[in-house]
Formats: sequence, C-alpha cells, structure tokens
Amino acid sequence: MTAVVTRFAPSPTGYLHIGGARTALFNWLYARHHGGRFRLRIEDTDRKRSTEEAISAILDGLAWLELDCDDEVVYQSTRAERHAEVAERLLAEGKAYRCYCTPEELAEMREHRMAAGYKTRYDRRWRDRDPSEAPAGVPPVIRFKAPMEGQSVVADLVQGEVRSDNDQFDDIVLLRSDGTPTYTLSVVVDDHDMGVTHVIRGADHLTNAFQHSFIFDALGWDTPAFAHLPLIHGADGARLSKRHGALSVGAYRDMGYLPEAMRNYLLRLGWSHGDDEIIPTEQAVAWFDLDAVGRAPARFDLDRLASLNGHYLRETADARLAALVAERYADAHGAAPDADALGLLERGMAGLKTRAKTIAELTDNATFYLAERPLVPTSKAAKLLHGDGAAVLACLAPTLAAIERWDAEALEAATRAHAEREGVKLGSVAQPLRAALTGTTVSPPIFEVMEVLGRGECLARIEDAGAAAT
RNA sequence: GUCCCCUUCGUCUAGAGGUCCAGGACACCACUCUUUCAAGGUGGAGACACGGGUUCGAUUCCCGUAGGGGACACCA
Repeated sequence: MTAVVTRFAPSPTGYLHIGGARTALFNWLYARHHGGRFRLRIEDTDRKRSTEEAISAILDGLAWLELDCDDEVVYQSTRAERHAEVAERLLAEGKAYRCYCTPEELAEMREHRMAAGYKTRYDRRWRDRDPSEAPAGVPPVIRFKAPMEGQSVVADLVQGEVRSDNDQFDDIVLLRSDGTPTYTLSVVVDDHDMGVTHVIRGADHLTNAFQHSFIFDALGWDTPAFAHLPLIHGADGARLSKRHGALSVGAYRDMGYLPEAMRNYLLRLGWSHGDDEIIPTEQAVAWFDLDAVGRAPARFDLDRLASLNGHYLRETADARLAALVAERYADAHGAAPDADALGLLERGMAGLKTRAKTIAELTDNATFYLAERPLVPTSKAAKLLHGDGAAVLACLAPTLAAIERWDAEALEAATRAHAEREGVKLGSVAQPLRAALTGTTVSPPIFEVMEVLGRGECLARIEDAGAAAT
C-alpha cells in the first residue's frame, strides 16, 4: 500500500471559489486522514486567461482556510516540454497520430456530425491515413487513439462504477499544432509524475476520467483512484455563477466569516458523519473518508454558514476576537485602537460574541467601546434620551457615582434599588442608561457594559447625554 | 441532440428491506429565560418526485417517466 498523495489543481483564471475550496478541503482531509501528502498544482498551461493575481488569490485563499500543502507547488506551464515528450512517445508507439485538419474543417465537421446524430465530433480521417498524404505547410496536432469498441468503466470512489460505451469517445488532441500540450495530456502526465494516488475533483471531470484512464493505460502507468465530488449549486439550484453573489472564499473572509466555520460548512456539503453537525477540523481529519461522500449536488446555504460561524465565534478566545475586530475597525476608520481600547474590547467580548454571526457584525456592535465621546446616538437612542430619559439619568447619576465597587453586580443592585425607590421598572432606567452609554438601544447587558467601560467613562457619557438633551 | 450522474422536510442531511405513521441540524413559529438584543432551554409545523414491478413487507432493490445537474474545444 503506497502512501496517499492527493492534489488540488486549480486553473488560475480567477479567485478561489467555493467549489474549488471544497475540492481542496476534501483533498487535504483525505491526505491528512491517511497520513499522506496534499499537493498543489497550478494549471496555468499557456492560457491568456491565467494571471498572477489569480495565482496569489488561490494561494491566499488556501492559506486563509489553513489548508497547508506539501512539497513544492507545481506550475504546469513549466512542464510543457515533458508533456510534448510524452506525446511524441505515444506517437512513436502508434498510440497517437498526427491530424492535419484545419480549425475550419473541424468546425464544419462538428456541425455536420452533430446534426446527423453521430456520437463523436471528429471522423478520425487521419487516424489510419498514411503520413505521406500530409498536406504541405499545415502544422498538425497529435491526437490520441481512443478505443472504438467495447465498453469502459471508471471505478469511482464516490460515483461507483461508471460505464460508458467506447464508441462515443473522440480521438482527443494531445498536442496542439503549435506544440503545446492540452489539458488532458498535462493532467495525466503531471498526476503521474507527481505521484498522485487519488484524484479528488469536481464531478464536471467525470467524463474526462475515461480519457485520462485510456492515456494512463496507453503509457503503462498506474491509474490513480478517482473520486468525483458532486458540484455545489446556488441557493436556487442552478449552477453557481456571478449572479449568486459572493463566490470567492476571500469575499467570505471579508464579510467576517471564520475559516474554521467555512471548513465545517464546506465539509458538511456532501459529506456526513451520522447526525454530527459541529465537526472541528481535527475531528474531521480523524473521521473523513470518501465513502461517506454523497452523490447528489448540494445547494449553498448562507444561513447555515452564518449559524456555524456564530457557533465558532462563541467558541473563539476573546483576545483573538478583539484583534480581529480591531483590525476591521482600523480598516474602516483609518486608526487602529490602542492597547487600552483593545483591552476594553477583550473584556467586553464575552457579552458581544453571543450577539453576532460574523466579525463584521461583531465589529459594528463593538463600536461603542471604541468610539470617542461624545457619542452620536442612533435616532432610537436619541428619542429615549430626549423624553424622560435625561431626567431619569440625572436622578440616577448620584447613586452610581457613590458606588464603591464598580462591577456589574454592584451596579445592578444599586440600580435596582434605585428603581424600586422611584417606583419604576428596571427597564425604564436601564434603557436610557443603555442609550447614553452605547448610543444604541441594543447592547450586551448594560451593567456588564458599565463594568467594562469603567466609572469615569460611564459617568462622563451620562453627563454627555444630559447635556445633549437640554 | 448524444452520453453520464442525481432525486428524503424550504436547505444540508441520517437512513444501507421490517427498528420509520422517517431522525438530526439550519431557517421558520410558539413558549421560556430576561434591563434591550442575542445566546441558551422546551415544544411545534415541515419530506421519502411520480408510476410500475420484486418481496409476506419497500425510503431502502429493479425498470420506466418527470425534473435537476454534468460532459461532449487545437479551455482547463
């Protein structure tokens, strides 16, 4: 039993999207679970569409998801020579041939054969033709001699045994007329050379797997095990596309999702372990295997991601959350919170984090800890302060100022006693207090907030509110 | 058009012939806790696409229909 080697092989034509991220995750998990290696190959084969930005977006995306890869990253474009060499070998062995058809000729053939109901697009006119008949000045492509009869089967670890009649496989191009390799040739050669044992990728490649198998066989190479994952669809069931909004993992990072939540979410899309829902990565590594991957495509559900994110948020250490909020706040306001402010955030985090689903929301809710006096209240909060609110606070202020031990417990006890003396409900005191201290009508428990904020700041904010109300 | 794959609550799924008048989670609705809002707790509504078989018995096996998805480039 050789050690497992998996690989993630994106083409750098855009950001790392949700589907790619899940493919990467499954490859990574499979490798980690089996104590194997997880490799990265950038499929930048010539293509004008491949860009440096896309490559770094993919690298960043994987780094954010904390899917570390082993060995060096392979750039497919650097391997064209080796690919061509393999094509030549196939040619020499009579397993491939030169085809001199022009693109126009092929387009016409395709159209005609399609209309006539043929199973293949290319009529194989050069397959058995004598090379001496080659037209002068036409650079040929090299085509693979696909089997024409019988049936083939791909033993897929997810899809099961998939069969197909051989009469519908075209003799695909291996090497273009300009000598560059096509995708089909490149994957096979690279997977072999990289020692890949398990090819885990999207189901959109299922049909290609037949062609890949043919080539592996023709070369006398061991065919890796295949596992084709069902695709991820948008919430409407249609294929994921631009109109579904954010597709890149970077966009989710920016929206304030945690990588561990994203991993957990993606993991449960198509894979399950009984009724388990919350599956931290360590547990996933221990449990993951391909036999529990389903075959039906799944829809992307933002609510589910948000819920999971809320869960992980609540489990995250306050210091890390405070740092993430500070970073976000700095991005939005241009100034990073100082050490004192960071301390406030960290101490306030316990009350804050049960009230947010994303870091973005958390940051919004935390701004009252970071804002400079005097606070600018929301309109609802201002309304509370302009009514009897100001008077209520003015009446309460001396009581608060006289408190000896400034903590939530003492503050609540004193305020409750005050409300009772005044014959009012606690709420009618607490709400104006909240408005004055946080500038909003919704916040963590107000006495907790007061403890974190400290005596001086609280009394000052109450005074500010009183001044603004007059 | 040809070939391949898929089909359990709105969504993700458990279920591998009787344990299922189908279980969990998210979302939703109540109630509860409560100084606000959350979180938490309790409860509720909600699905085996359809039609044939096979079987004493099908969500589970087979066939068909419908619907969805994928692949059919000198793209990857």
